[in-house]
Amino acid sequence: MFNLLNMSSTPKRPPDRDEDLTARARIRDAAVECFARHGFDVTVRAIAERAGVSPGLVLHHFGSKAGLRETCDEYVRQTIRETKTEAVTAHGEQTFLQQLAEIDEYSDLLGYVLRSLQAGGPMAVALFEHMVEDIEEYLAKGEEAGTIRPSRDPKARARWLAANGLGSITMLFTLQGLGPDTDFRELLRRATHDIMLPALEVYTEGLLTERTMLDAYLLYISDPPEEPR
Amino acid sequence: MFNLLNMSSTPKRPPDRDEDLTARARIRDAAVECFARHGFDVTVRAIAERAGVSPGLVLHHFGSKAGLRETCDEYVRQTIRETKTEAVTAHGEQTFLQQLAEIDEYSDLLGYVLRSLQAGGPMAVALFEHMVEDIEEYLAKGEEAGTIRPSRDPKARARWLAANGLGSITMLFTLQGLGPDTDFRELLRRATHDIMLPALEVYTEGLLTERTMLDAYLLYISDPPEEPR
DNA sequence: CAGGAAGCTGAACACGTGTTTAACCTATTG
DNA sequence: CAATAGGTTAAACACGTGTTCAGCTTCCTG
Repeated sequence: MFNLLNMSSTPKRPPDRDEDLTARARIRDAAVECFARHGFDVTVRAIAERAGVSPGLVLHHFGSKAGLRETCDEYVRQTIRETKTEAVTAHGEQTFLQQLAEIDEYSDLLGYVLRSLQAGGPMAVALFEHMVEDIEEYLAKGEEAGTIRPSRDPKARARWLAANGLGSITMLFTLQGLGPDTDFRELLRRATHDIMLPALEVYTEGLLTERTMLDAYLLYISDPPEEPR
Repeated sequence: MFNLLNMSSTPKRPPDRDEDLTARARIRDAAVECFARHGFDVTVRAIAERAGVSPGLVLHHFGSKAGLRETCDEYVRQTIRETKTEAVTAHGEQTFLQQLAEIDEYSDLLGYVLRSLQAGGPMAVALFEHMVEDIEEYLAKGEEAGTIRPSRDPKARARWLAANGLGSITMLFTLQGLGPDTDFRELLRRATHDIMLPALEVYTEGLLTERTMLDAYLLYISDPPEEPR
């Protein structure tokens, strides 16, 4: 949410896609694309057609549609992991979405991730928890460095920030009608742009001028109100 | 997000539900319940069974499943509107979810709303835009009263806060596995509880200690950085 | 070269879905 | 009372879906 500002980040080239992949890989890629573009209710036949194979072959390779979905999940997760670890270490949270968006070939992955976050399931949970950890670590370092204010409950704050970042993006994405020709990268760019100013404002200047609400709540949960250092 | 603190609000009794409603109304209610509990992919047959009628009657009254869905949308929207206008005026944003949650008979409506926000569509857009307006008005009043900090772009800030509030709740709700026996009210309570402290913290104390990021961004969008009043 | 395994296909199958239809019941009305 | 309209049902229909299956091709291997 913060260093979305590093517009000058260095996008990593994806591994050269061999144009004649094994059929299994071609089906997998077609599935990711179709899932991203049409949602998870897309037909097995549609995926097969996109991959240029027969519907039977899809099930032959992946057992079932659910199996194909699992494979896609694993593939996307793996790709994200690689992209993250290969990138420069200095990135905050949610940046993995940005990174996906910045690499043209990964635009389908971005769509897949957004749809996963919208639909829920194990992958959404994994992505969320991962992001919570990232933010927590990031904030802890910032706290040490003195750039981040300390919190009475750093874990809760990290979860809240993760839910805000992922949730607001997903919400804006959901509110937009999502068709087969949706440009996920453009959408993400627009969403982050809209969010940038108010987020920075509130995060640096705050929103409330008085401490009454916070103090009242701290009192309510029987935690004596204390001066912020 | 703020005056979630008014634990002592006065829930409005819903209009006495006549136990033998017209079949059309019974189907509508059953549909809302089923949509909330099983999602919008629930079967027409399941709805009919829940209402104690034949599947044919459902279509006879509503034309199609889509028509039934529209009727439910309209009904829920209407109920929310009434609940809001009937309630005390002093409520901030997102509270309409809270209000639904506090009235036992409306727990299905709460689930319906959450599922709508998750799935998107016209109703989600309407709810979101409505909430943006509420927040904007609420913040404007606060700004006048001196309790809310002014913003360089109040509209953008309202949208961001709405996306955060609705998005984070929806996200937490999505991450939870949502089964037929999900207790939406309990879920909402838990989510708001988890969110309360960090939200109040950040909203009153801020998150960043330095202005560098904000100033850099303001400079980036060629808006001369200025001192906050 | 022979043979078998793997890749691959197209058609068929089984099933769940929304929807339609013809008939039945009920009650209001002329 | 008869008739007509609307509520209501059960069964059937049409269709899209995931999946299966028998057979075809291809290519590696002994």
